[in-house]
Amino acid sequence: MFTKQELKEFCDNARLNYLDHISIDCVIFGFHEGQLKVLVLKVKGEDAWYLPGGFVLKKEPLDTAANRILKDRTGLDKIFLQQFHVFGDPDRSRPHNEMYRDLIPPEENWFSHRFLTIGYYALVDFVHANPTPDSHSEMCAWRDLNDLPKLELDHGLILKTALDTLRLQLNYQPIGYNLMPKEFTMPELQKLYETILGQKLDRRNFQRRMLGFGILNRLDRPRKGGAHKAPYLYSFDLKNYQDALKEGLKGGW
Amino acid sequence: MFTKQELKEFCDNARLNYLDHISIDCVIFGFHEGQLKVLVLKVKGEDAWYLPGGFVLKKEPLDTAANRILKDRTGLDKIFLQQFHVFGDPDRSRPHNEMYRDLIPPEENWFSHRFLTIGYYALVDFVHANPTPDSHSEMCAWRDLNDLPKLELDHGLILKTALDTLRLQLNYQPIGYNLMPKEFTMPELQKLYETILGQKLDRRNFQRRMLGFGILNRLDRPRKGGAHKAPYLYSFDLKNYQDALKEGLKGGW
DNA sequence: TCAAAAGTGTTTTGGTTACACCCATGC
DNA sequence: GCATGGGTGTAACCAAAACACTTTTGA
Repeated sequence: MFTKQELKEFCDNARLNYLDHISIDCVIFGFHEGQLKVLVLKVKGEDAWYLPGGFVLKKEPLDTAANRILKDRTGLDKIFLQQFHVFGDPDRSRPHNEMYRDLIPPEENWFSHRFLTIGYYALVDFVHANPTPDSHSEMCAWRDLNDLPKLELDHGLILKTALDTLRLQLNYQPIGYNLMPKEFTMPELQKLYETILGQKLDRRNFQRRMLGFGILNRLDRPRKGGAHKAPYLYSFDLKNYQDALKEGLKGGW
Repeated sequence: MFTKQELKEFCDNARLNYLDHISIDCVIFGFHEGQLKVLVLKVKGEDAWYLPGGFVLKKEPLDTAANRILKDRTGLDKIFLQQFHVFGDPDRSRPHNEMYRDLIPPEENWFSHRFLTIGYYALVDFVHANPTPDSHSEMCAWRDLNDLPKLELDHGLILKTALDTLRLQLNYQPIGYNLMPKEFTMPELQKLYETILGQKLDRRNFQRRMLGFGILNRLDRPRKGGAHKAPYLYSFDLKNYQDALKEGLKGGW
């Protein structure tokens, strides 16, 4: 993965610029052709897959670091991105801790210690994202949630936790703005919800409920071209959407 | 706060045993006499108040560290304790970073760097907790949520975030087991909910709802001694309570 | 005997679920 | 013209909200 020389340079550079022992890993969700996708990276020359991740600059806020990582991997900016959990099992990074054991002494090796990683998840526009590998990856690609490669370290757990969080989120926050194109039809939006939840929803009730939130604008044009009756196009009412993000959509008690 | 000698020893010891740049802060909630309480510490000889906190041993899981801190400050163990957010603003620990600037050189000073802190919150039994100060505090005490001293650093924000999380939690998880005594009356439990939520609830609807969860056992004895009609005593049905913790109490969609 | 607290049941209502019919389009 | 997908309305149902009366107890 690294030659000795490359590793030395990387470690020296990292020690200088980044917070020790801390990483950020991002679960980046996209939606395309009725499927929920996750962005994953493949290491050069190995059959090893990871979530996009990175480190935190010494004077950088955590959210800024996560945004930087997201932007580096997708070209996208200013989108829904949220911290959801810290993963800190003492053994979680053991494979990495030992990876370069024989190449350079541990006190010079940036990877020789236990790492904590802060999990972020993001919802992004599949079409406008431009998956870009990082320096030690040969590939950055969307993978279907049902067709994921085995992920290294605890990245499988991180992904699962992100998905659970997203499903919970559905109950009290609007989602979709960053996952859907500017204009979309109600059945398309429904498909997104069904995919995230992994279950079918009633067409009519879904529509009523969504419209009830008041976060959608109906455009008075149908989607042309498809077979069958042309569905209306909608867009999000950004102002109300933002309000709903803050206020929550419903709220027990 | 520290003499030079004490500080040196502390730093050497800390560097040896703990993860750098990481702390844990705990928002420990208790409930007593109809008031929600939070455990806070007062620094020796200063009017400076903090949340209970500590560091993570090099090979210690995060949850274990949080439990250890909780046990050190309260004597309590195995209670509800949950990570809820990481606070990582680059300036959040600045006052501490600079505190000993002139006492020992920064490379020896454990506090000279930016710290990330992982926020945990706990719900504990007020009566059985035994507040115990740590080595640089002169006092560890319950303070009423409405009568809090100003907290140092971002501990005010940490507390507020914990409280928001707790209020959200009420909607989909049972709480109370760790906050209430073994036996309690329905009005007492209701008072807990009202206090956390900061609003009055209807007596009858509250009772119906609580009983509907199936997590309470009515003991066929009333609470004696008080004026007026004697209320029934209840206890939690621990098995069902645990199930409800896992399953959730209700759940949109 | 009366005020204050606690137990219980009923009505109302609003939201969710379930379901049926009509409309538009391409083949 | 018919199969398919999309739009809309309504009845049934359930859970939450609102609300009133009775019981117990100490002062």
